[in-house]
Amino acid sequence: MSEPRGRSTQRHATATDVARLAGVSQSAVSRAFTPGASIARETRARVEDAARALGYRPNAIARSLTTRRSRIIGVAAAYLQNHFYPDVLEALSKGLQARGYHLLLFTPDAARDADPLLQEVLAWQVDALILASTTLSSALAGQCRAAGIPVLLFNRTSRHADVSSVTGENLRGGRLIAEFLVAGGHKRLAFIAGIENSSTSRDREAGFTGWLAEHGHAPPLREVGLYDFEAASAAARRLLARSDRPDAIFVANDHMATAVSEVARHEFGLRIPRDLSLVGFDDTGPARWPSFSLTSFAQPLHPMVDAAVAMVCEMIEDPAAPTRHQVVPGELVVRGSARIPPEGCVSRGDALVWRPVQETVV
Amino acid sequence: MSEPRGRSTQRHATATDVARLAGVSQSAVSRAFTPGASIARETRARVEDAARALGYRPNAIARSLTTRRSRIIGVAAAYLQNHFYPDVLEALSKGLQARGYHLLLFTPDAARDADPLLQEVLAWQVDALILASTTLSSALAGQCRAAGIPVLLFNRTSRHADVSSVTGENLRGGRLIAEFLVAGGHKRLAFIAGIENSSTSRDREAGFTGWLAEHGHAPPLREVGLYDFEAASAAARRLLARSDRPDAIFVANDHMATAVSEVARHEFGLRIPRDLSLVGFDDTGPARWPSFSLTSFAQPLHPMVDAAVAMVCEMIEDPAAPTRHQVVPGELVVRGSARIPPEGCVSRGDALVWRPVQETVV
DNA sequence: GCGGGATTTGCATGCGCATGCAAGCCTTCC
DNA sequence: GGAAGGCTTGCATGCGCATGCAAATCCCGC
Repeated sequence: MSEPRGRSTQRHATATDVARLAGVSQSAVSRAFTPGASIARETRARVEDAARALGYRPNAIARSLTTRRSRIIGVAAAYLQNHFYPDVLEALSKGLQARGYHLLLFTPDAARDADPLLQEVLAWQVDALILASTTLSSALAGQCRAAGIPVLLFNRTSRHADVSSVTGENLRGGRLIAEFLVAGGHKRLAFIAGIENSSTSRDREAGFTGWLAEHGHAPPLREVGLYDFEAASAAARRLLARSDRPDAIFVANDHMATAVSEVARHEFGLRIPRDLSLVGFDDTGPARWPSFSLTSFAQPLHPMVDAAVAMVCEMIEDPAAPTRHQVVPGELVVRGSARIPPEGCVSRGDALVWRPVQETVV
Repeated sequence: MSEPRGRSTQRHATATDVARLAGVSQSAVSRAFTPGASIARETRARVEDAARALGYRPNAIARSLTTRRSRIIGVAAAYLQNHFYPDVLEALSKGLQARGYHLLLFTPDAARDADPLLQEVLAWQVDALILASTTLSSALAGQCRAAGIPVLLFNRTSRHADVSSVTGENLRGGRLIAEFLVAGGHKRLAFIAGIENSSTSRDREAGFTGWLAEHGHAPPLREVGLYDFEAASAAARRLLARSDRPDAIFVANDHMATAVSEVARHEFGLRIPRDLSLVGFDDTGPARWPSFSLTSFAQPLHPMVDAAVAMVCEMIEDPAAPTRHQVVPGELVVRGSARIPPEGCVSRGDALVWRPVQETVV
């Protein structure tokens, strides 16, 4: 190879080495690598040559120490089994990479408390924290605020603390789904919740049951699926084994909805949507495949991620900015997993969506 | 809240602040947070009290600067749509978190060159680099070696450079699948490749076609699916539209195999496995769901990740260690997507696996 | 009661870089 | 020709922590 050096840890070249070779001061080297710094064109070229010759790259750690900005953003993501989150992660990573940030990933155990892990991430002086599928303890929120670290909840909100968030239209989605299922003539509705104390599940449920109550319908049956494939399967079994089996189930996300679909068809021999209507939430991954063809309220990935990236960057610029709760609009994408009401669906682009007559803004 | 401080960037407490409050030197504070350092029990307690009072946490960036170990591991992962990788990512993250490392994630564009991004990650003085779905340019491999940074390829190997790797049994898997399909009486085989220059796809194909050739069978039809859902769908359409439609397809991974399954059943109205047998690779995610019930060569996630974690840690300990190519054994899990040969399958645990009579070790 | 070893502590320094400041240089204009 | 002003440059310093070394303290046995 072209690297005939000694066997192991070759000391990395430092700015001082480059300076020596280029015949300039270390400051000049620093300036050569700092966009906008005051340096003559010719000097910069000389430094760049020397840097290339030595294979020099500025040490991001040392730089962070002096600039006090790490350009690292801590991201917590759990439930990567749910296809929504890998997509989010990839989009977030690309969006932030494009702006010169990198992601320090951590994956809290669903079971265990995330706080100790978060602490480790804070030790890295992250410029911001994005929590994609974890709730934030109010203690930690306080710490972050005290330390001036912006925190953004993605697809979650927190009632404890005053923390910014980006979410889809959970409440409205739940309402629309109720309306849609009732319009489809279903009589025995059921809801499968995600994790009880997650804001997404609560809001979706609140929208769903709220609309039903307001319109004089019986409250739906209810089971808990914990946003987990197996748990959702079990929840489906309980529901479908009942003598008063529901004729429509709203499942709090698509990941669980696929599980329910599998159980309904392959264990109970039901036909969808003839025997059972199914509606999910997220409109992501396998839900779109023909095998599932899931009717689902869409959480538009890229708008949500773009919003998150923009908000995080703003918050880093101005840590004193007020908290914001951005809600990214979505729509109920109608496919084949639920009976389609005789009217009320309109085609938008290549998809069919549920278009309520007139809804009150929530 | 309990943090009545001023509005924004509260300067973080430093070791010196803690030292002052605790009435000791800054070194003592440092030692209190360094496991194994020489410090009296009582002093440590005093420091810890002061630290707690000030909300002090050692600054990981400053620590890294002096220790020259960042305890950060760069991880490149693309193709997160393929369910295998989120699972890998989560397991890797947990495994390394448990050992005190954190992951700096970066997501190279499949299209674009990963090198510039890798450079940025190297600037972070990562202790090691794990490439989960990206190939490494030999230039970069040289740089890493020169810098003494261990590199581990996960589910890839590289012919260019002498870089350690962890993979499944790609070659053997391909051979077993050939044998399995032939034993099932199939006559017109096809292979759908992933990305042409990825070692996984090449090895799987080499095993497949190698076995066929050795046993006097015609070479399979061949299409390319680029490890992409849409591209694999298109490849399937091309294959299935032929007048000499294949009666069995080996698809280079499960992600693509689900696409093929969808196309075959929902666009061509084929019944699986009666009209078409399908075998995938990875044994992950939706492949196991009843809707797909994919026969697939398993790449055991946790053994692979555990091996990767162990290898990375070793390499960090001893950068001069020789490169290793660890191959984690798997097995062909037999489900319903391919015709089952009259004999040769044995049940292992709750699964059925293909048990070749006697194979030569490859 | 005292010396010697073990333990604990503080001092000083450096990790690699960014940056305020002042000195140096060149251009320009009267 | 000289001075003012703009552009570059180097010097010195500090970011927050770890650590070698020497000083200080403690404990123990004789």
